[in-house]
Amino acid sequence: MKPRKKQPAQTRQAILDAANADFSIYGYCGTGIGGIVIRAELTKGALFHHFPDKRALAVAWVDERLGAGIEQDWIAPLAKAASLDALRDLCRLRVKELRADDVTSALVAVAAETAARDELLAEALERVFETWRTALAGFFERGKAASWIYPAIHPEAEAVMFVSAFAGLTVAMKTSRNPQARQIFLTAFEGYLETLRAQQS
Amino acid sequence: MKPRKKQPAQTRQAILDAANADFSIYGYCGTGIGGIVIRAELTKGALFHHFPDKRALAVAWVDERLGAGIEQDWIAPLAKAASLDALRDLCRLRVKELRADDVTSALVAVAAETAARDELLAEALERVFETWRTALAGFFERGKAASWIYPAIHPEAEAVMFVSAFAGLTVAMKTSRNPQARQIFLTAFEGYLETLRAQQS
DNA sequence: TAGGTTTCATACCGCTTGGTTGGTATAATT
DNA sequence: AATTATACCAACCAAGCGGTATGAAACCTA
Repeated sequence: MKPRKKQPAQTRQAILDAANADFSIYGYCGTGIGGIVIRAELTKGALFHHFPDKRALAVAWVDERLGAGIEQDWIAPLAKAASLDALRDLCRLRVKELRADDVTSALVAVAAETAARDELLAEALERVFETWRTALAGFFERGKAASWIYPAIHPEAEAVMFVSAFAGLTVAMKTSRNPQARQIFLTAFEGYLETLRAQQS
Repeated sequence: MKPRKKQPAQTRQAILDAANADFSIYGYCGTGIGGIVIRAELTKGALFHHFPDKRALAVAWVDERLGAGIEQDWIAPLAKAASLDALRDLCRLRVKELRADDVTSALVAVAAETAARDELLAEALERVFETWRTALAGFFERGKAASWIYPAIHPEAEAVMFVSAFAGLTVAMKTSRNPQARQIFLTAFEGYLETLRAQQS
């Protein structure tokens, strides 16, 4: 059997690639179908063949790209991390690599923009947030068991707090015109992380 | 001097009222001029007489409404607060009253959406964030001096952390479909606040 | 009360938006 | 080999967008 000129899945991925670039930077409303198909070097016909409408494309993007991004950026590293220092190093890396089109930043930005009015999108975004929180809660749980996390913390609540804080950090850092913002925000966040450390006795 | 039928400032305020409602819920891109003038029961002629373009309207909204809202919701109460319990009560109130069109929520949502590409808007938003942080830093400073805040904290850094955390909280809470989300997020946040408390000796 | 300015409404403009239509080339099926 | 289904393109569409041009009341000044 001769190979196709193009696997249909390839086109779909190309659309999601282009959508990822635009949604991440310009948000849901700020992104146009026209821009996506130009970036993907395709046409609207192709796009609407793979996705019924813009919203469905956005949901697919959240599920497949944002979900995978959080998995790669947070969940996989967390699974390997076995100390508070490892979490701190991960946070440093994530802050260091934080860009306008970063997955974490995109997740927060689109959530802030659409959650209030688009139920489907909100549910998809919530799934991503939830996996992120679950991974963190597991990490904190392990830390409690191994005594490198302050024993009085509640893993689920702390995961909620961590995600909120980091999400807010990405937003607040974006508005800041201060070139040292990155360091300032990171320092503030590391101060919070230290409150999770098990006391040396 | 007989009063006018309408004070010109009244119309301006009516436009800002309508803009506030739409920007808060739908964000910058998601809000149309047409919707604003309908809500304000006015016309585009009136709007473009008072504001040169949509961006200028948004900047005025950030400066005059979001700024005033943060002043009223956070800065004024913080000025009167003289204990960590007072801050905790304020946070409880803010979380309790958190709605889709809340000022804090709107500030975060528009910041997340536009900060990356609109310099003017980002600067206006940053001014609001900065006043919020400054008020918090002052509060922490006072708490250190009066010994009801953990003495080792750095007020400015802690203000950064607090604002980030609360901002992220408003976003993450919006996506959550859990009816208990409000309580869960509040509990998590209160856990953080307790880390700021001066140790009883 | 005349003249000029401010404040708005009406009507319109070009452009972009999300989405559709009809058709075609290719692949899978029979 | 004929037929059907898939994958895609080019052209098009109504609606909505941000913004403008024009004009008319209402107001202030003299």
